[in-house]
Amino acid sequence: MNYWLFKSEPDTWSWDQQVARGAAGEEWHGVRNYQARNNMRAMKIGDRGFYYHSNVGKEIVGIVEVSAESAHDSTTDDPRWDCVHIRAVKPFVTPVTLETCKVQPGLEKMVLINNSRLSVQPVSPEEWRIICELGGVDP
DNA sequence: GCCAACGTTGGC
DNA sequence: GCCAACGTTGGC
Repeated sequence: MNYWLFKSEPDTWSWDQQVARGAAGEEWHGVRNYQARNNMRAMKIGDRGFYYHSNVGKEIVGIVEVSAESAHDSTTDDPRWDCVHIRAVKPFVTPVTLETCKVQPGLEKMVLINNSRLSVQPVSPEEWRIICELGGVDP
């Protein structure tokens, strides 16, 4: 099992909208960045990820799960781009802000902090544990 | 709204 | 294959 982080601007697609999709999940379309795409290609069904609200909120608000492995992105004809499907698993009791992550020991190497522009990124098991604890949920 | 950081595009 | 120009992301 690997861990990831998915970014979305809540004005475009929010956690609540993701939750509304239920167990069926939602195609994580729109990624046009090779690194982010490659991360999605490395995902397996059942892998977990954090759901981060960029721009508005700037906080991790919940946990999602990969519900379909990477396949062609239906929003483009360009064969280069594909994406996974994800579904909401559970919300954080306490959202974990970017600000908190920046000062939290153990999170110094987080991609979220060091490469703020990558929209789909890996999370280490240790980072996963720390952030779940801060969020008030079981890892 | 600004702008730094970064990725992509395309001319040469 | 280099690199200047341009576009986008996302924190502030």
